[in-house]
Amino acid sequence: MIKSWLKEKISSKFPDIEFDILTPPDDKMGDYSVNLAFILAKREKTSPMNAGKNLIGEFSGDKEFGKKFSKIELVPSGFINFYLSKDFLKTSLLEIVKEGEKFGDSEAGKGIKINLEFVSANPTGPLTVGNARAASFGDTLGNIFKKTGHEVTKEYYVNDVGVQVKKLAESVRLRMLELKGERVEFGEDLYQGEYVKEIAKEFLDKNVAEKDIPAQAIKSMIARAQSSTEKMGVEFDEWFYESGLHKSGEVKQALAELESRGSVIEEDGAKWLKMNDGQKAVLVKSDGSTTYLLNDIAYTKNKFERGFTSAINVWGADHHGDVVRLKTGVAALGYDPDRLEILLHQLVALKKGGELVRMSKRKGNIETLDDLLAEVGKDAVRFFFLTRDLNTHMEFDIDLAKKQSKENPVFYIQYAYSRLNSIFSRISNFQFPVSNYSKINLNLLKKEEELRLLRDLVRFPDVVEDISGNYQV
RNA sequence: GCCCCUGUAGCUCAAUGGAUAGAGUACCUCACUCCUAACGAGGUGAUCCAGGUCCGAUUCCUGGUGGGGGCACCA
Repeated sequence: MIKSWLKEKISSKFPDIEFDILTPPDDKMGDYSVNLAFILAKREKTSPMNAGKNLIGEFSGDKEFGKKFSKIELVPSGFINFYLSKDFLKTSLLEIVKEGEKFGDSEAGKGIKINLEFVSANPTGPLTVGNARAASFGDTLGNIFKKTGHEVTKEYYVNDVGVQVKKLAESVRLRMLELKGERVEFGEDLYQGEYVKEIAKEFLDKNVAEKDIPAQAIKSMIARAQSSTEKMGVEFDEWFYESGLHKSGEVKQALAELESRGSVIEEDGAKWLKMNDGQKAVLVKSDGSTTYLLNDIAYTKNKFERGFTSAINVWGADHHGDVVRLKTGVAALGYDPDRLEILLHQLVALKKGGELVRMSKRKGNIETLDDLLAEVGKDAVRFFFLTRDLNTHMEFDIDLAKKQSKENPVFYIQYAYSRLNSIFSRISNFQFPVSNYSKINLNLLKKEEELRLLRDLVRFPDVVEDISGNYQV
């Protein structure tokens, strides 16, 4: 939080100037850096070094700066670097230990209510490796928001309405008949996976009546999704059912509102949303059924009506075409479309035995989240996804993730952790946390490595706060 | 044809418009046999191409080119 403190402090001295607080590329260049001199130089038509000279005088004389920094320096070509003092670093350690897990908490997001929706896979098949990426990202971003004082709800949207649900029910029904020994035509457009047979068997054992199959099948799929995400250490605050939006009339209401605002045109017996570029997108098909788009517009409206200041959706890149349509619909209802943020993650390719594995739902060789977890474990799964930007078209190398060697960064980290614990276990009378802080001799901390660790620790709250704004988990 | 993402070291990835483009791994050299050698020190090695904006471009803009994905009465 030193970063935001520094920003505020300098802003109060130069209220009308835009500048950045940067992290220098090297420890030798200090802990924080400001590019103020570059901006002033332009305004005053002088060189950055000249502009910087006056700033140094101003900063060095400041008592509050003196408490934290041992050195404030102007370097070519015009950066001003701030060096945290060793005393400050050492005493910070006491604070950090006292705060424990609360260290890094802030109120940066106070009063901001966020609906964070992720995974939201169709309940017609098992969660996939791609869903695992969304799960890792969404869960961690949610944790970050909690630390920064945002009020966040992690939500999973269940598409329990539509043709795909009917297909699932039909698939289960046919497999049940098959298990009873009947000959059935199992169409290619039905769900081929083994899980359908498992559910069919379960339903036969429980004597599920034919009319209950659709609802029970959804229930069963959701239970599977819940179990998979839990195995990954991900817990959702809310499982939101699309059917609720239909029952409450919210979908119809959203449509009526769009119509009254003049955003809907009727053509060929269907209703379309007017797009800004002159295009149109279907809201209600000519058979009277509503599209995914209209349902999603109603769903987003519902989120805002629940009091969320913003809605963040994590989607797979294959849905990128829907982004503009949904935003257009939300804007047509009178909401600021920027309150809806859609983060796209690129798709995941699996690498096994040095070769890319092509996944196909129909062939039934989808790599499921459960398989992945069973093979490599949740720590490795989460680590691999989080260490890559959402925009990378990543390859998940299963063999590498399982490898117990230093080539595998996850294993490396776990090994280091294990070594540390083994060192602690050799210390006699080792107590942690320490009960009496006054007995701690901070002067023992003087090695370069120790100070570097302290710097990283002190920066941690800054990192957390930055992520809550840029989502770079 | 149009839209989104992307091209950085042999490989997998970093770099909020900032400083000498960083890590890990692989590879090379050296050292090391009492806290786990799954170790230590050092080194080789990269921004797809061509323009442009800027004090400053891996980052922004334009054009090209390679790769992934999507294109609407489909979810």
